[in-house]
Amino acid sequence: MERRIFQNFLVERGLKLTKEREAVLREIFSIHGHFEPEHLYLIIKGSGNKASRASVYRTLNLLVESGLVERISRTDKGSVYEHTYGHRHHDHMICTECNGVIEFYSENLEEIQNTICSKYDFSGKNHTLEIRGTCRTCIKRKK
Amino acid sequence: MERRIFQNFLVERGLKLTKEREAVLREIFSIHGHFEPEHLYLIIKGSGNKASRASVYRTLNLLVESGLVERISRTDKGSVYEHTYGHRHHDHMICTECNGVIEFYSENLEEIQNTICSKYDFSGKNHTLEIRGTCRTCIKRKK
DNA sequence: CTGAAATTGAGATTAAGTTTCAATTGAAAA
DNA sequence: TTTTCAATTGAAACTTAATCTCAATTTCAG
Ligand SMILES: [Mn+2]
Ligand SMILES: [Mn+2]
Ligand SMILES: [Zn+2]
Ligand SMILES: [Zn+2]
Repeated sequence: MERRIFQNFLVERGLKLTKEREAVLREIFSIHGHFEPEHLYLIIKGSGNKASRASVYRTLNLLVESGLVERISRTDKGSVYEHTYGHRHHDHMICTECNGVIEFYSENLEEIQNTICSKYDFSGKNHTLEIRGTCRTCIKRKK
Repeated sequence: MERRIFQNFLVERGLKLTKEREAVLREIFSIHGHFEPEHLYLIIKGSGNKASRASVYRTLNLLVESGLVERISRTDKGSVYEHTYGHRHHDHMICTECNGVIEFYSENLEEIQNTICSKYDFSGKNHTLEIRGTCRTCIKRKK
């Protein structure tokens, strides 16, 4: 299904669904969870397929534009992505002790954001909420 | 006041409040709104004071650690900062058409976040909420 | 087929941010 | 004041994620 969507997206822009782009798409949707571009590149290299680092980055940008994938954070060590198609939207809590990530969703939160957008006549397309702090496990460990 | 706070922060870590660090601190708190490191460096260079690019970056990191300043976003073209001391916490809506920024605050939003943190036994220290979309002006212009 | 347009990959390039290190400064102690 | 030593500075080198270049290759509509 994501293949179909990407296909349509590409055709609309006069682009082609090449072997390399397919390989990137397939690997991304076989990964459970978050990933970094370099990691993705190595996985693809390890599998039977192929796609250069340049193609991986280029395809990643296209996938973000198509809405199938999101860049959920940028650190000094690079970006982190996840595929969004097939997943319910969610936000992240990040433990600054262990770098663990907790995903969460709150209908309430989403509604309030809509209210805020209306208030400012702002047409919100998407958002990122990142809560940084200490996770349960790390709190216990430090005690 | 922010000078005093920074001073204390530095002393606690066995660091010194030098002329360069003072210059950076002063300029940051004289800027109304968001700024980028390079811009800050040029302003300082332009004023009577001095501080190398390296010192600007180093001081910026210290200020973030001290809690007086926050890095509110990282784009492919670098980071954006703002001083938080003396300002009420707020979040941002960013127009992807004109790159304009709308600041907003919602008590409701903050409360819900606290609730979510409790639910996961997560000790939240700070957060960043960025809503991307199209602002009022750009919506009109496009019609 | 054919040909125009898109794509690829290896390597060069970019640029924000960090690190290096010799020279300088700050300030506590003598 | 003078001593002393850790902290600081700046210029330039370095790091590295991400983008760009461009000749060679692939795609696909006609
Ligand atoms: Mn996630
Ligand atoms: Mn702001
Ligand atoms: Zn943790
Ligand atoms: Zn706008």
